[in-house]
Amino acid sequence: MPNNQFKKGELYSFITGKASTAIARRLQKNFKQANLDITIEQWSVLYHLWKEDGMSQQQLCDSTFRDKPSITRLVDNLEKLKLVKRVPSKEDRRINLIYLTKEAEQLQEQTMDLASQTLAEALDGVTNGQIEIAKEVLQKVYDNLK
Amino acid sequence: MPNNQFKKGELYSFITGKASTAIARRLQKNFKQANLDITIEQWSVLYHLWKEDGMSQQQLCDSTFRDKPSITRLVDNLEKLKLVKRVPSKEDRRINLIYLTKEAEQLQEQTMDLASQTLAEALDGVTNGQIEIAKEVLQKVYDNLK
DNA sequence: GGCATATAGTTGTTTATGCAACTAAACAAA
DNA sequence: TTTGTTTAGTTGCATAAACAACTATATGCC
Repeated sequence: MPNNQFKKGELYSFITGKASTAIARRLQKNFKQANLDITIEQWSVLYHLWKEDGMSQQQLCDSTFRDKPSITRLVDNLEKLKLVKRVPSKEDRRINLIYLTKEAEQLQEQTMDLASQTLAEALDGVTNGQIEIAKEVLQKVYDNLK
Repeated sequence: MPNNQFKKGELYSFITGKASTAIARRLQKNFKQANLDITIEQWSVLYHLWKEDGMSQQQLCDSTFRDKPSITRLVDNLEKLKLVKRVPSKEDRRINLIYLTKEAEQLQEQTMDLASQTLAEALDGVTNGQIEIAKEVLQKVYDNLK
Protein backbone atom coordinates (compact mmCIF):
# COMPACT_ATOMS: atom_id res chain seq x y z
CA MET A 1 0.00 0.00 0.00
CA PRO A 2 1.60 3.29 -1.06
CA ASN A 3 2.00 6.02 1.52
CA ASN A 4 -0.51 8.34 -0.02
CA GLN A 5 -3.39 5.98 0.43
CA PHE A 6 -3.51 5.27 4.12
CA LYS A 7 -6.96 5.38 5.55
CA LYS A 8 -8.83 8.62 5.14
CA GLY A 9 -10.33 8.36 8.59
CA GLU A 10 -6.85 8.96 9.93
CA LEU A 11 -6.28 12.02 7.85
CA TYR A 12 -7.85 14.45 10.19
CA SER A 13 -5.76 13.72 13.26
CA PHE A 14 -2.57 13.98 11.33
CA ILE A 15 -3.49 17.25 9.75
CA THR A 16 -4.85 19.04 12.76
CA GLY A 17 -2.20 17.84 15.16
CA LYS A 18 -4.45 17.22 18.12
CA ALA A 19 -1.50 15.77 20.03
CA SER A 20 0.54 18.94 19.81
CA THR A 21 -2.42 21.13 20.74
CA ALA A 22 -3.07 18.84 23.69
CA ILE A 23 0.52 19.30 24.86
CA ALA A 24 0.26 23.04 24.37
CA ARG A 25 -2.95 23.26 26.34
CA ARG A 26 -1.55 21.20 29.18
CA LEU A 27 1.61 23.28 29.35
CA GLN A 28 -0.46 26.45 29.41
CA LYS A 29 -2.56 25.00 32.22
CA ASN A 30 0.56 24.05 34.15
CA PHE A 31 1.92 27.57 33.73
CA LYS A 32 -1.31 29.00 35.01
CA GLN A 33 -1.40 26.73 38.04
CA ALA A 34 2.09 27.93 38.89
CA ASN A 35 0.80 31.52 38.62
CA LEU A 36 2.93 32.20 35.57
CA ASP A 37 1.16 34.74 33.43
CA ILE A 38 2.71 34.06 30.07
CA THR A 39 1.38 32.25 27.04
CA ILE A 40 3.17 29.28 25.59
CA GLU A 41 3.82 31.31 22.47
CA GLN A 42 5.55 33.97 24.52
CA TRP A 43 7.42 31.23 26.33
CA SER A 44 8.60 29.75 23.06
CA VAL A 45 10.24 33.07 22.21
CA LEU A 46 11.90 33.27 25.61
CA TYR A 47 13.05 29.68 25.12
CA HIS A 48 15.16 30.69 22.13
CA LEU A 49 16.46 33.81 23.84
CA TRP A 50 17.61 31.70 26.79
CA LYS A 51 19.65 29.71 24.34
CA GLU A 52 21.00 32.86 22.69
CA ASP A 53 20.22 36.28 24.07
CA GLY A 54 20.19 39.29 21.77
CA MET A 55 18.83 37.63 18.65
CA SER A 56 17.25 39.83 15.99
CA GLN A 57 13.54 39.55 15.29
CA GLN A 58 14.35 37.88 11.98
CA GLN A 59 16.43 35.25 13.76
CA LEU A 60 13.50 34.66 16.09
CA CYS A 61 11.28 34.20 13.06
CA ASP A 62 13.58 31.49 11.76
CA SER A 63 14.01 29.81 15.12
CA THR A 64 10.36 29.75 16.05
CA PHE A 65 8.96 29.07 12.56
CA ARG A 66 6.82 32.19 12.69
CA ASP A 67 6.41 35.01 10.23
CA LYS A 68 7.56 38.55 10.87
CA PRO A 69 4.23 40.03 11.97
CA SER A 70 3.82 37.25 14.53
CA ILE A 71 7.21 37.99 16.05
CA THR A 72 6.60 41.74 15.99
CA ARG A 73 3.50 41.24 18.08
CA LEU A 74 4.92 38.61 20.40
CA VAL A 75 7.85 40.94 21.11
CA ASP A 76 5.36 43.78 21.62
CA ASN A 77 3.56 41.74 24.26
CA LEU A 78 6.76 40.49 25.88
CA GLU A 79 7.95 44.08 26.08
CA LYS A 80 4.69 45.11 27.77
CA LEU A 81 5.29 42.34 30.30
CA LYS A 82 8.84 43.70 30.74
CA LEU A 83 10.33 40.36 29.83
CA VAL A 84 12.36 41.55 26.84
CA LYS A 85 13.74 44.80 25.49
CA ARG A 86 14.20 45.91 21.89
CA VAL A 87 17.67 47.36 21.32
CA PRO A 88 18.43 48.87 17.90
CA SER A 89 21.54 47.39 16.36
CA LYS A 90 24.42 49.81 15.95
CA GLU A 91 25.77 48.11 12.85
CA ASP A 92 22.47 47.92 10.98
CA ARG A 93 19.76 50.32 11.90
CA ARG A 94 17.03 48.16 10.39
CA ILE A 95 17.62 45.51 13.04
CA ASN A 96 16.18 45.19 16.53
CA LEU A 97 18.16 43.01 18.90
CA ILE A 98 15.97 41.41 21.54
CA TYR A 99 17.38 41.10 25.03
CA LEU A 100 15.97 39.32 28.07
CA THR A 101 15.30 41.30 31.22
CA LYS A 102 16.22 40.05 34.66
CA GLU A 103 12.60 39.05 35.24
CA ALA A 104 12.74 36.83 32.16
CA GLU A 105 15.99 35.23 33.27
CA GLN A 106 14.33 34.27 36.51
CA LEU A 107 11.58 32.44 34.65
CA GLN A 108 13.91 30.07 32.88
CA GLU A 109 14.41 27.36 35.45
CA GLN A 110 10.82 27.12 36.61
CA THR A 111 9.27 27.13 33.16
CA MET A 112 11.77 24.68 31.73
CA ASP A 113 11.00 22.34 34.61
CA LEU A 114 7.28 22.67 33.95
CA ALA A 115 7.86 22.00 30.28
CA SER A 116 9.91 18.90 31.03
CA GLN A 117 7.25 17.65 33.41
CA THR A 118 4.52 18.30 30.87
CA LEU A 119 6.42 16.43 28.22
CA ALA A 120 7.03 13.57 30.64
CA GLU A 121 3.31 13.34 31.34
CA ALA A 122 2.62 13.39 27.62
CA LEU A 123 5.14 10.70 26.79
CA ASP A 124 4.37 8.39 29.66
CA GLY A 125 4.50 4.83 28.40
CA VAL A 126 6.12 5.70 25.10
CA THR A 127 9.54 4.14 24.50
CA ASN A 128 12.59 6.10 23.46
CA GLY A 129 12.71 4.14 20.24
CA GLN A 130 9.17 5.16 19.37
CA ILE A 131 9.93 8.77 20.25
CA GLU A 132 12.94 8.74 17.96
CA ILE A 133 10.88 7.46 15.04
CA ALA A 134 8.07 9.94 15.72
CA LYS A 135 10.57 12.77 15.71
CA GLU A 136 12.10 11.55 12.47
CA VAL A 137 8.68 11.43 10.83
CA LEU A 138 7.72 14.90 12.02
CA GLN A 139 11.08 16.29 10.88
CA LYS A 140 10.72 14.65 7.49
CA VAL A 141 7.21 16.06 7.12
CA TYR A 142 8.49 19.49 7.96
CA ASP A 143 11.36 19.21 5.49
CA ASN A 144 9.08 17.91 2.75
CA LEU A 145 6.86 20.97 3.01
CA LYS A 146 9.52 23.59 3.61
CA MET B 1 17.77 7.09 29.80
CA PRO B 2 14.23 7.60 31.08
CA ASN B 3 11.65 9.10 28.77
CA ASN B 4 11.28 12.30 30.69
CA GLN B 5 14.86 13.34 30.21
CA PHE B 6 15.40 13.38 26.49
CA LYS B 7 17.30 16.35 25.27
CA LYS B 8 15.83 19.71 26.06
CA GLY B 9 16.82 21.05 22.69
CA GLU B 10 14.18 18.79 21.24
CA LEU B 11 11.45 20.04 23.54
CA TYR B 12 10.41 22.91 21.41
CA SER B 13 9.58 21.04 18.22
CA PHE B 14 7.50 18.54 20.06
CA ILE B 15 5.54 21.13 21.93
CA THR B 16 4.85 23.53 19.13
CA GLY B 17 4.07 20.93 16.52
CA LYS B 18 5.77 22.64 13.64
CA ALA B 19 5.05 19.64 11.44
CA SER B 20 1.31 19.86 11.87
CA THR B 21 1.28 23.61 11.27
CA ALA B 22 3.36 23.04 8.15
CA ILE B 23 0.79 20.55 6.87
CA ALA B 24 -2.03 22.92 7.73
CA ARG B 25 -0.39 25.80 5.91
CA ARG B 26 0.27 23.70 2.85
CA LEU B 27 -3.29 22.43 2.74
CA GLN B 28 -4.56 25.98 3.05
CA LYS B 29 -2.28 27.03 0.21
CA ASN B 30 -3.50 24.14 -1.92
CA PHE B 31 -7.11 25.13 -1.23
CA LYS B 32 -6.35 28.68 -2.24
CA GLN B 33 -4.65 27.64 -5.46
CA ALA B 34 -7.77 25.66 -6.33
CA ASN B 35 -9.82 28.81 -5.68
CA LEU B 36 -11.49 27.27 -2.66
CA ASP B 37 -12.30 30.03 -0.23
CA ILE B 38 -12.53 28.09 3.00
CA THR B 39 -10.14 27.81 5.89
CA ILE B 40 -8.80 24.47 7.01
CA GLU B 41 -10.64 24.90 10.30
CA GLN B 42 -13.91 25.31 8.42
CA TRP B 43 -12.95 22.33 6.29
CA SER B 44 -12.33 20.22 9.37
CA VAL B 45 -15.91 20.85 10.46
CA LEU B 46 -17.24 19.94 7.02
CA TYR B 47 -15.06 16.83 7.14
CA HIS B 48 -16.99 15.51 10.13
CA LEU B 49 -20.34 16.49 8.65
CA TRP B 50 -19.52 14.59 5.50
CA LYS B 51 -19.05 11.55 7.69
CA GLU B 52 -22.30 12.23 9.55
CA ASP B 53 -24.61 15.02 8.52
CA GLY B 54 -26.86 16.67 11.08
CA MET B 55 -24.57 16.48 14.09
CA SER B 56 -25.22 18.82 17.00
CA GLN B 57 -22.72 21.54 17.81
CA GLN B 58 -21.72 19.61 20.91
CA GLN B 59 -20.98 16.53 18.81
CA LEU B 60 -18.85 18.71 16.56
CA CYS B 61 -16.98 19.94 19.63
CA ASP B 62 -16.15 16.37 20.57
CA SER B 63 -15.24 15.30 17.06
CA THR B 64 -13.02 18.26 16.29
CA PHE B 65 -11.47 18.64 19.74
CA ARG B 66 -12.67 22.22 20.00
CA ASP B 67 -14.56 24.02 22.71
CA LYS B 68 -18.10 25.30 22.33
CA PRO B 69 -17.32 28.93 21.52
CA SER B 70 -14.97 27.82 18.75
CA ILE B 71 -17.67 25.70 17.17
CA THR B 72 -20.27 28.43 17.56
CA ARG B 73 -18.10 30.79 15.56
CA LEU B 74 -16.99 28.25 12.98
CA VAL B 75 -20.63 27.39 12.37
CA ASP B 76 -21.40 31.13 12.19
CA ASN B 77 -18.82 31.55 9.47
CA LEU B 78 -19.86 28.41 7.62
CA GLU B 79 -23.44 29.65 7.69
CA LYS B 80 -22.36 32.98 6.23
CA LEU B 81 -20.65 31.05 3.45
CA LYS B 82 -23.89 29.09 2.99
CA LEU B 83 -22.13 25.81 3.53
CA VAL B 84 -24.15 24.67 6.55
CA LYS B 85 -27.50 25.42 8.11
CA ARG B 86 -28.50 25.42 11.79
CA VAL B 87 -31.72 23.48 12.35
CA PRO B 88 -33.21 23.49 15.85
CA SER B 89 -33.85 20.00 17.15
CA LYS B 90 -37.49 19.14 17.67
CA GLU B 91 -36.80 16.79 20.57
CA ASP B 92 -34.55 19.14 22.52
CA ARG B 93 -34.85 22.82 21.93
CA ARG B 94 -31.41 23.55 23.30
CA ILE B 95 -29.81 21.70 20.43
CA ASN B 96 -28.85 22.93 16.97
CA LEU B 97 -28.44 20.26 14.36
CA ILE B 98 -25.96 21.27 11.66
CA TYR B 99 -26.75 20.26 8.10
CA LEU B 100 -24.64 20.56 4.98
CA THR B 101 -25.95 22.55 2.05
CA LYS B 102 -25.69 21.35 -1.53
CA GLU B 103 -22.73 23.67 -2.04
CA ALA B 104 -20.89 21.96 0.80
CA GLU B 105 -21.66 18.51 -0.55
CA GLN B 106 -20.07 19.53 -3.81
CA LEU B 107 -16.85 20.46 -2.04
CA GLN B 108 -16.28 17.03 -0.57
CA GLU B 109 -14.58 15.22 -3.41
CA GLN B 110 -12.27 18.02 -4.46
CA THR B 111 -11.15 18.98 -0.98
CA MET B 112 -10.64 15.40 0.13
CA ASP B 113 -8.47 14.85 -2.92
CA LEU B 114 -6.46 17.96 -2.12
CA ALA B 115 -6.05 16.77 1.47
CA SER B 116 -4.86 13.36 0.32
CA GLN B 117 -2.40 14.95 -2.06
CA THR B 118 -1.14 17.29 0.64
CA LEU B 119 -0.62 14.42 3.01
CA ALA B 120 1.16 12.47 0.30
CA GLU B 121 3.52 15.39 -0.26
CA ALA B 122 4.09 15.64 3.47
CA LEU B 123 4.82 11.93 3.91
CA ASP B 124 6.97 11.47 0.85
CA GLY B 125 9.83 9.14 1.74
CA VAL B 126 8.32 8.03 5.03
CA THR B 127 7.60 4.33 5.32
CA ASN B 128 4.27 2.92 6.40
CA GLY B 129 5.94 1.37 9.41
CA GLN B 130 7.24 4.73 10.53
CA ILE B 131 3.84 6.31 9.97
CA GLU B 132 2.21 3.66 12.11
CA ILE B 133 4.59 4.28 14.98
CA ALA B 134 4.24 8.06 14.69
CA LYS B 135 0.47 7.72 14.84
CA GLU B 136 0.71 5.45 17.86
CA VAL B 137 2.92 7.96 19.66
CA LEU B 138 0.64 10.89 18.85
CA GLN B 139 -2.41 8.92 19.95
CA LYS B 140 -0.73 7.91 23.18
CA VAL B 141 0.27 11.52 23.87
CA TYR B 142 -3.28 12.61 23.30
CA ASP B 143 -4.66 9.88 25.57
CA ASN B 144 -2.13 10.69 28.30
CA LEU B 145 -3.28 14.30 28.44
CA LYS B 146 -6.98 13.77 27.95
C1' DG C 1 -45.44 21.49 40.99
C1' DG C 2 -41.09 23.78 42.31
C1' DC C 3 -36.26 24.07 42.96
C1' DA C 4 -31.44 22.71 42.10
C1' DT C 5 -28.42 21.18 38.74
C1' DA C 6 -26.71 19.84 34.31
C1' DT C 7 -26.43 20.63 29.37
C1' DA C 8 -26.41 23.36 24.77
C1' DG C 9 -25.26 27.21 22.89
C1' DT C 10 -23.83 32.41 22.72
C1' DT C 11 -21.10 36.59 23.72
C1' DG C 12 -17.03 39.30 25.29
C1' DT C 13 -12.20 39.72 25.85
C1' DT C 14 -7.37 38.67 25.02
C1' DT C 15 -3.94 36.48 22.34
C1' DA C 16 -2.22 34.56 18.22
C1' DT C 17 -1.87 33.40 13.10
C1' DG C 18 -1.71 34.35 7.97
C1' DC C 19 -1.60 37.39 4.36
C1' DA C 20 -0.98 41.79 2.03
C1' DA C 21 0.64 46.31 2.01
C1' DC C 22 3.59 49.36 3.85
C1' DT C 23 8.14 52.14 5.69
C1' DA C 24 12.92 52.48 6.41
C1' DA C 25 17.49 51.20 5.93
C1' DA C 26 21.16 48.73 3.39
C1' DC C 27 23.26 47.43 -0.73
C1' DA C 28 24.55 46.99 -5.54
C1' DA C 29 25.11 48.72 -10.16
C1' DA C 30 25.58 52.25 -13.30
C1' DT D 1 24.82 60.12 -6.75
C1' DT D 2 20.99 58.10 -8.13
C1' DT D 3 18.20 54.31 -9.11
C1' DG D 4 16.52 49.73 -8.25
C1' DT D 5 16.43 45.76 -5.24
C1' DT D 6 16.68 43.28 -1.05
C1' DT D 7 16.10 42.95 3.92
C1' DA D 8 14.05 44.16 8.66
C1' DG D 9 10.37 45.41 10.81
C1' DT D 10 5.40 47.37 11.35
C1' DT D 11 0.41 47.86 10.53
C1' DG D 12 -4.27 46.50 8.99
C1' DC D 13 -7.56 43.05 8.37
C1' DA D 14 -9.85 38.49 8.80
C1' DT D 15 -10.00 34.18 11.20
C1' DA D 16 -9.42 31.34 15.07
C1' DA D 17 -8.38 29.74 19.97
C1' DA D 18 -8.89 29.79 25.18
C1' DC D 19 -11.33 31.22 29.02
C1' DA D 20 -15.05 33.24 31.68
C1' DA D 21 -19.60 34.71 32.10
C1' DC D 22 -23.94 34.44 30.41
C1' DT D 23 -29.02 32.64 28.65
C1' DA D 24 -32.20 29.08 27.78
C1' DT D 25 -33.80 24.56 28.05
C1' DA D 26 -33.95 20.02 30.12
C1' DT D 27 -33.82 16.89 33.96
C1' DG D 28 -33.80 14.93 38.55
C1' DC D 29 -35.46 15.09 43.22
C1' DC D 30 -38.34 16.47 47.08
